[in-house]
Amino acid sequence: MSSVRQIANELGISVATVSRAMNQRSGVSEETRRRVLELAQRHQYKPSMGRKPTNVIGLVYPEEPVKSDLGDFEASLLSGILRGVYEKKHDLAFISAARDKHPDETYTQFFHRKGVSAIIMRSLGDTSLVEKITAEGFPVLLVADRSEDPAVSYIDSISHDTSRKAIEHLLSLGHKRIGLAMHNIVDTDHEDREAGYRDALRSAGISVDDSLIVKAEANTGGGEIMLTRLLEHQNPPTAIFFTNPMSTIGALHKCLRLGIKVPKDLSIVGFDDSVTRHQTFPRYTAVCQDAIALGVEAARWITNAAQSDEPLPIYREVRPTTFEVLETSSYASIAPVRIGSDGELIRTV
Amino acid sequence: MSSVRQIANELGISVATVSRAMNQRSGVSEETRRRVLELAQRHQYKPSMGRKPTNVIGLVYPEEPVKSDLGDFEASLLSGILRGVYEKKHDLAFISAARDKHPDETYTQFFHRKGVSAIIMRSLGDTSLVEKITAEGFPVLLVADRSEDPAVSYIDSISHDTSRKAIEHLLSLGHKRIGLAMHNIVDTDHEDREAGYRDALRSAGISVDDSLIVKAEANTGGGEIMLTRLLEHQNPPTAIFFTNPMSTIGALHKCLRLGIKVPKDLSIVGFDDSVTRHQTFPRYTAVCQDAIALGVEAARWITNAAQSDEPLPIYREVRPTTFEVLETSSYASIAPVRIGSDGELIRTV
DNA sequence: CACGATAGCGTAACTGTTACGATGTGCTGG
DNA sequence: CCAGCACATCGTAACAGTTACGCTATCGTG
Repeated sequence: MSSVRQIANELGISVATVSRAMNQRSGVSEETRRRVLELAQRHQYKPSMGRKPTNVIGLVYPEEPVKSDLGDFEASLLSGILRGVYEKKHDLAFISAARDKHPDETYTQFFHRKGVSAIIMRSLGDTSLVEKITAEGFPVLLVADRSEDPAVSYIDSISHDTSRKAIEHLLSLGHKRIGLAMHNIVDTDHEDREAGYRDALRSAGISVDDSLIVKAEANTGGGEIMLTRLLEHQNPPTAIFFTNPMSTIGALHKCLRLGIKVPKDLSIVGFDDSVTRHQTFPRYTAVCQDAIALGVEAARWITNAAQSDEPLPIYREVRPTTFEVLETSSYASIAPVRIGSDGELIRTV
Repeated sequence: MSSVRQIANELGISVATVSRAMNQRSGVSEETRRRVLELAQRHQYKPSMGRKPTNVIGLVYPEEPVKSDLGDFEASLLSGILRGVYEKKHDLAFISAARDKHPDETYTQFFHRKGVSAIIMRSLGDTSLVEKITAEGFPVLLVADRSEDPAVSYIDSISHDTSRKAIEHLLSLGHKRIGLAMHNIVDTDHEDREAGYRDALRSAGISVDDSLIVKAEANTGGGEIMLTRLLEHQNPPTAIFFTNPMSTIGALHKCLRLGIKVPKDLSIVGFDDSVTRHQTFPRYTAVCQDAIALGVEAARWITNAAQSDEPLPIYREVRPTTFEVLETSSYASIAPVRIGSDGELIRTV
């Protein structure tokens, strides 16, 4: 309905200028570029490249394209997305939002320029970008996070109830002092888990001791640090809930190294995105989300959204997590261990 | 140099028919389609879509797009590839070679149709596909494998010398019977490691006992199986070399479970693609390759190849691996452990 | 034999991009 | 003050590939 020539006519300029403005090429004044992009936005302009429709879904990370290494969750999620996308005969392209988007062009224009017809968006804590893109009307699905904005479609796991169940499981085993070891970057997932933790304690009539809540990076080093910090407490916990797989691994590792028997001396409940909980010693009790399934579902919806002509209704799916008891949770120790000032193990009596 | 209209003229047909034949659309006879595709191949036809050059690199897996889950190696490799590709202002798209390639079209035409200007190829054992694509003249780089075909460009890690060094390390600690636990899918990497193993033993005057070489899947389950099988041997090894990170983890896990002290009862040398060796208990001695760096280098070369007009010279880089001694290798046990017929631990005397 | 359905193909109109030239503006040296 | 040059900005026209529509031939079927 809107073509380069139509925009050119309407503005009284040539198609060449319009094309140059669209593609961030030189040879066009800032003034005309702004007018072109503005009108293109009003017309919901969408390049149709000959006529051929493109079948590519974009996968967008907000800031840094990828950090030093894809974590377990990202890898599993990606694996699921790929499966879902292939199933629908689409392809997947990584798009770096921060890298080469021109300030004047809208996100819609940017994605069209990149040749993707819809995107899956990963928000690492900050959902403002996905809200902006949604407002433009470009098909986008937020995955593994939620947004307050009622226009944003998302698919997420909810770990509130399951986290609560995990804490109740520990309470039923006699634990009174339960530590919480979290990621220092706050997204709705981690808020969920903290809320579940607090709710379970409150319902059991136990007041939350904030000195038992620690935060660090979501990797093995962070797990070790958090375990150490909690066990250096004068009145240490007899159980700890780690809200991230990598920190769970780090903590288990540290326990083996220090000679802390899990679960005899200390109970641990972790978090798992795939099957990591079966690959440690001991196999750890965990709140589990299926990152692969999350990716598959996300891909299925976004491919439908990409193919459909009119925008799909808002989609919001919150998938349940599961709680699996394995070998790291048992009765509360009557002689809790703690770590002394020079790193040695102390068994309180 | 060659356009749709030129091909149409040469064959005495219309451009519409040529376009239809190229894009696997209906309305053209098999006969003419074959003639069009054949001529396009002879002319090295390359669609230029307006004029705009595309800046997308394809990442191609041969058969199954991705298995159930990306392994540690794939995730690290991908992470590196993304970094390198972004650095060169390109994007990355996943392409499924098996899915929707028409039998008659060449791979070159297929990739052009997908809008990628060059590809990075992952061969899971079978290099015939990359050889075919190379023969067509399409820019392709094989990553993490090698090919006999002298025309194929590749980047790989070589683990022969380092594997040999690992075995020599074990020999120097007094080990005489050393097991080898391999992946059951044979690629050049695993051949490398086996060759290093054999060479080290031969040089030390020890004949290779084929009953000490076992194979299984490259996951934690496979590691457990291989460990069990080797320790059920009447004359069990005192050390084992695992050629894959996941199977190393599985074996370490199994040892903890069975009560086998590593390295006191059994020495283990593993393999690592990233930093996994630091995330186990004990931290394992390993032959290490840097999968991220491999990906970065691969992406740098292929982006250059994609931008250049004439084909680049054959590129072959073989990156060294490193050997890092951590905590799972020590002197040979004088009382080797083995597993009895009903799964119990036996300490030979 | 008339009729309809279908496969195969061409014409022409459409999409977006870019090489080349035209125009204007500002600056510089004489 | 003016010729001349450099540069920015933009239009013309030719190019790229795709597809809606219509034509023709063939095949079946009543």
